[in-house]
Amino acid sequence: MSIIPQDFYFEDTASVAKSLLGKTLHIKTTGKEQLARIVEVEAYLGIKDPACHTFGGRQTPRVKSMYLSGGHSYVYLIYGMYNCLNIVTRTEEHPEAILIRAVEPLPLAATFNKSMLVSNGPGKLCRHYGITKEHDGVALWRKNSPLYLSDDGFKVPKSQIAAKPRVGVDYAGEAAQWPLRFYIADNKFVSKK
DNA sequence: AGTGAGATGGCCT
DNA sequence: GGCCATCTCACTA
Repeated sequence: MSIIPQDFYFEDTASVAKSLLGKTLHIKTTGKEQLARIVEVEAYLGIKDPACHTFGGRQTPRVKSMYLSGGHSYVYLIYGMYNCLNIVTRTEEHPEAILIRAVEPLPLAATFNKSMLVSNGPGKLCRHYGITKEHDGVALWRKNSPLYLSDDGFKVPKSQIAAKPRVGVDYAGEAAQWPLRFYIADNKFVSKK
């Protein structure tokens, strides 16, 4: 179980997104530390991506964290009631990020039942783990942060990584078709569609 | 199974 | 004022 260093997040965003699959998220928002494996993500490619909050270089209060260096969190409120957790990538000049769409709670139970589906969606996982704007702009490579990531050696074969269009970005024109949603094929905790 | 609408509020034009 | 990187429940059949 090794913590993921900040420079992991400096590479190109789609590559980092794929590499994040299988990594472990540590959540200490509610006192006790909880673990979850990342199983679904989406890449948002900054200034040139019409689906991204920083499209065209927008610099608004909400997206301030996206202009931090890679490895920080970006948490925002959507639809007035759900928070979404992102991981910022690259540098201050490239405000790009990766949305965490679904995680698998750890340790994995021996038998599966549907009541375990508390984190199969970006809003659901934040609600379940108590992730809010309070956790916006956090350093995800530091063990004393309320959120951080580690690698426990879990491997996801390339052949098991699905790449599909992103969810809920139909307004983005052609970019809505870009295959920037990545997930572990056949994983039970991936969000619907 | 599949569709549709409501909740609910910050953010942006 | 309109739009959301969503989720859930009610309704149809």
